[in-house]
Amino acid sequence: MDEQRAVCIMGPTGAGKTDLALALCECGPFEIISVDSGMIYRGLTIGTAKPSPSVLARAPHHLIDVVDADRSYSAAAFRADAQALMADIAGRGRIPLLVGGTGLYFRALMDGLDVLPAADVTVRQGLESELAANGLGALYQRLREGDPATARRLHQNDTQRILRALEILQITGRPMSEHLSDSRPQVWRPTVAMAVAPSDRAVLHERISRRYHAMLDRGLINEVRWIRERFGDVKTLPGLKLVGYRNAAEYVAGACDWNEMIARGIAATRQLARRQLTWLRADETLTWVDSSAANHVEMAIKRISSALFCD
RNA sequence: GGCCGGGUAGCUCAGUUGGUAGAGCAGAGGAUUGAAAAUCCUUGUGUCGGCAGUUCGAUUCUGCCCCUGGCCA
Repeated sequence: MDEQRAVCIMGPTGAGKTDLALALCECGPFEIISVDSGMIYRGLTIGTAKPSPSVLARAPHHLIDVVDADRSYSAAAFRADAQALMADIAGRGRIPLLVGGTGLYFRALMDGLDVLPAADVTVRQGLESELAANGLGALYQRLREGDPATARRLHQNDTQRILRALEILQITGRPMSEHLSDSRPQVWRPTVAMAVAPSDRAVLHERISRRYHAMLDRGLINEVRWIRERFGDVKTLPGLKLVGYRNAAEYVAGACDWNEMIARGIAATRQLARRQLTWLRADETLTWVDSSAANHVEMAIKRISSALFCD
């Protein structure tokens, strides 16, 4: 069915996904759905390497600039939004092209999510203050008592997941592990799932470094200042956690000097790219494209169109 | 040119009262269920600047040389 036609292009930051996606849009009725946890946010533009207005005008883009930078988004929200968009796009006789580097979002879409409660600000604040008062050890101990299976699965230092598991326990009164065992996520596969990255890591590192300097030239620091003015203490913002902004915010606050900021910013981006590649390697069904090869765009387009139109 | 420091992992440095060495950062690999660009786990052999001497044994002590920082000329 037409409705099920879709293409995914995944890759680490700096791999060249955007170029490939735009070239593909010249060849067929595609609409791009961004799979990027940073580009979701309004106001985070330079640091997320968001496409320029002229690029956005060349092809339909979705899920860019959909929530304010002081609100939080989620994998579940992405899944729901992306599914609705895919149905809509397919309904208009066009083909969804999912492009991005957020592994969790791709997984949420393809492997599905169990039925779990959404995050709850009040519950989370309670857990946060308990964390500050008693330390993580106490919270982990509580998880061992209330949800031993999940406690065994999680590392005792993994603050974020321990808090989430306790949150689920508190909201529903049942352990996360039980919720997982009594729901079965719905699996979905796109027509083509492609991974794009340079085969040579040094090439990726070089691109990351160039991109970071380009962000500085385009006014990353001013963007951080603007975000601070608009939202106050950036520490509480989801956006502050983003790689390009963290180090820049430290610099703006006077916590490090210019060169340190650059070194840390680039290193943090390389680490991000490495983690993104880990998601991709874990999926054995992906078709890999080496974006350091000169003709990789044509090759990729050929493969995608033959899978899409010649079946 | 003289005096005093330094030269140890990709970087910044610690250390061995003589038995061939270890932290942080970087790098690499992995996990990933409503914050994910987050959160977390694993991972350290390097002519210890070079050459010679003393010694059973030198990265450690001695001498010379090379490089480098500071001060004095």
